[in-house]
Amino acid sequence: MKSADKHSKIIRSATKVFAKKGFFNARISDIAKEAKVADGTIYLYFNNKFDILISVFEEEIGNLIEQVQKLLSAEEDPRIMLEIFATKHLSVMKKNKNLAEVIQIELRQSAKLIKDYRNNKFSEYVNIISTIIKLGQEQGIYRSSIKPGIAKRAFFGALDEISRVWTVTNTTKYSLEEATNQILEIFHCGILEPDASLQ
Amino acid sequence: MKSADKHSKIIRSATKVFAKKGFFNARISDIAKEAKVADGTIYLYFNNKFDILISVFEEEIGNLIEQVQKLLSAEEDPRIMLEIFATKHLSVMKKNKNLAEVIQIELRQSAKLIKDYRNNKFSEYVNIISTIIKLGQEQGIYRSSIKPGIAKRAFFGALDEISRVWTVTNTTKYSLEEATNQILEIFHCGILEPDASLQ
Amino acid sequence: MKSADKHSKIIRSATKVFAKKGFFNARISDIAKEAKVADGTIYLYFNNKFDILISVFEEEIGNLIEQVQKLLSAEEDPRIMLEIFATKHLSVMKKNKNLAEVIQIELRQSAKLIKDYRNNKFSEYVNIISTIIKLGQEQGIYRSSIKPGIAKRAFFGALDEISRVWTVTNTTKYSLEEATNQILEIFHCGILEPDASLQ
Amino acid sequence: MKSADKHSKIIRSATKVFAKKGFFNARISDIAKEAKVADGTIYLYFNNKFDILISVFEEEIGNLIEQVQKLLSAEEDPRIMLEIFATKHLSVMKKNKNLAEVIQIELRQSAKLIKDYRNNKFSEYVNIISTIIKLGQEQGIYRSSIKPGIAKRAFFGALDEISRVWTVTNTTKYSLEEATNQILEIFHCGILEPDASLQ
DNA sequence: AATGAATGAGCATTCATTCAT
DNA sequence: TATGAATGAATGCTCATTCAT
Repeated sequence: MKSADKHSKIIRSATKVFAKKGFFNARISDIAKEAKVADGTIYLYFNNKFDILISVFEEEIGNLIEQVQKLLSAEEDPRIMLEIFATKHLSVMKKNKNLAEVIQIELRQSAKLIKDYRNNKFSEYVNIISTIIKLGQEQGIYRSSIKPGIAKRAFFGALDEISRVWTVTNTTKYSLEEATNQILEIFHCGILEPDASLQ
Repeated sequence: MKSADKHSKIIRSATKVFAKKGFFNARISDIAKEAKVADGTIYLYFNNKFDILISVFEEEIGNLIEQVQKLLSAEEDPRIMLEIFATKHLSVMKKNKNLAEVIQIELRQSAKLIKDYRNNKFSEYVNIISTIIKLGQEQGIYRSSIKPGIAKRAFFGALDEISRVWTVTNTTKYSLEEATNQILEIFHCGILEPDASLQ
Repeated sequence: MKSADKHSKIIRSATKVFAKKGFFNARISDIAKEAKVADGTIYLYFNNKFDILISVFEEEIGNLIEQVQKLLSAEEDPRIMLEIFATKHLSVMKKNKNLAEVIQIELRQSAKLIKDYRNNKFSEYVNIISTIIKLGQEQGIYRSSIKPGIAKRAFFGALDEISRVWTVTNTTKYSLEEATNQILEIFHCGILEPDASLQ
Repeated sequence: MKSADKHSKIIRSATKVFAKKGFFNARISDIAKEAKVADGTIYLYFNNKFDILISVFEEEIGNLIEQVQKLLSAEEDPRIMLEIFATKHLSVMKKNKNLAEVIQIELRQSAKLIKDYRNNKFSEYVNIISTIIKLGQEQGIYRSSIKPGIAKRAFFGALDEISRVWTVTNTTKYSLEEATNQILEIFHCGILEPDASLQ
């Protein structure tokens, strides 16, 4: 019986190794050693190195989607939902640096690495944002002139770039709350000084 | 001068090849063939494969900075400057897909690829945004509560994610102008409906 | 007995798999699947992969020897005995392509594959030919100038090459009878035109 | 300039190594070491391991054909031509044991090893025999009832089996001349005692 | 006896880099 | 300067064999 245990143990080890070395510099033997199994055992659970990477995406992002959806299900106000999304995303990326690196770096190459791999889980995740924005538009809270398809990318891109710097520099110039608040302030209110009478 | 010619010819060829295949799948012989020189000739101009990648970054982003700075030098209104930056960035990324891919994908890995490589040119480029925001704050146009260091990442991240989708999907669901306008509307005015009396 | 059953079931499966893929490309798991047993079960009956191959030889050629000897036992005329041998050999090789391939191809490598393996059963089989020839010489039917040791190889080599082409090409340009008759005509009468007055 | 020298040096080394270990047990590094080149150098001259084997066949059998054709070109009597063929074949196989083994063993597997490889050179070589037989039939020397297509296989098979035993046993029970004479006697005159009045 | 998950040694092939010309 | 043939270290993956159950 191939155990589900071992499967996810390998996934977790692979996430760690991919994060540390990057997909191309990661060796199957590194992952095997990290997971404390033999090299060959990896191939009882995965077809090849690419398959491991895809599985990492699917499983880790799948978990993330599940968690976020659960948090959002209790909420109705899109402003708070957006806050929840931002807080959850940034906190997970801050806590799980390995996952953060894999998403920020390896996921980006995945299309080039793996022919015909359409990253559906990832799309699903980002689409949570546009769903929230559409909801806000229906409720009259968000401007109807905003295109959810563009805004979702802008919002995700902003979060992604913030968290990317955390993984790269290892320094935390700004706290999690500060970053979340700033992003929400920008997206909700813009950066223009509302009262200022400009020249 | 002959030498400088060949140097930049190799850089251009490398940009093309890295964009098409990614750094790891790019072969020195691919670059050499593209540049119409012998494999060994590459090593008269660069120390190794990593060195070529770094040079691609430095040269291509250096050009970009130069162009953007030139456009901005005639302008004083930070709102228009931000528009110029967004328009220039997106139009270059749309026109020069090779450069776009290299910046979006390979640049991200560079820290992992190359020990001790701090991407100064790239920081310099993104810092143009925070400089504009600070200028706006000094002029009382932008809120003082906005942290330029966070806002620059949010703004760049938004642009980057928009242009990333262009390179990945090869489809242009939204036009350049539309994307630029939406990004500016979001960053300047936010996404909240200002007049709506919310429950 | 259960055990013997499974033993020969594995032998038969191995013959099939070796014929189809060749010894080196045959996988233990292929043989196990064909025999409908677990991989590990194979090792309860055989020491290793080579041992399976040797057993295939011994068992299959053993059967062949038994059958041929039985057919020959009723006969006394060496000319008819040679005909029986040729007919039997070619018909078995034609019917049982798996066995044919294993004998023609894998058996040839066996000496190189398996140190110290002397293929006694095979020698025994080919020696049937020389025994018939000696008998013919004793009876004055065959020339005494013919060396049985050489003639047996010539006769077997001729049959082997004929049947080899059947397995390789899958076409039957010549029928079984035609081939048998020609071989016997050549060996018995030679290819010279007896009456022709040559220049 | 990739030298033709190195190409044939690798061919010769490969012949040696394939003969000694067999195709599957031969390592690329064995061939490289034998040829005194680096492993990678092999791949400047050949596409893969199979390609080396095919090249060995083509080159070595090509040489053989050339030599045999040259010897035969001066001759018109098919009986002598057949003798020349037999003598040449057996003497080459006796002298060049490596080539002999490769032809007798590896060539046999080639169809199974290499998809779509039709061994044209080998066919060409064996067809020399049928050409001689047809010539003899036209001259009225050989029986018209003999099918050259079958006789060529019988003749080649006989020679092949004789020489195979030389390579396997390393003993020379029969001399080259004796073997040649016996084969020719069998094929020309058959093995029947012509004068004997049989019961 | 039977199973099949786990093992880990083993190898073809690639490709960045060198260096004789 | 320029070439490109030669190098050889490095690694994903396979599969015969083992052994706990």
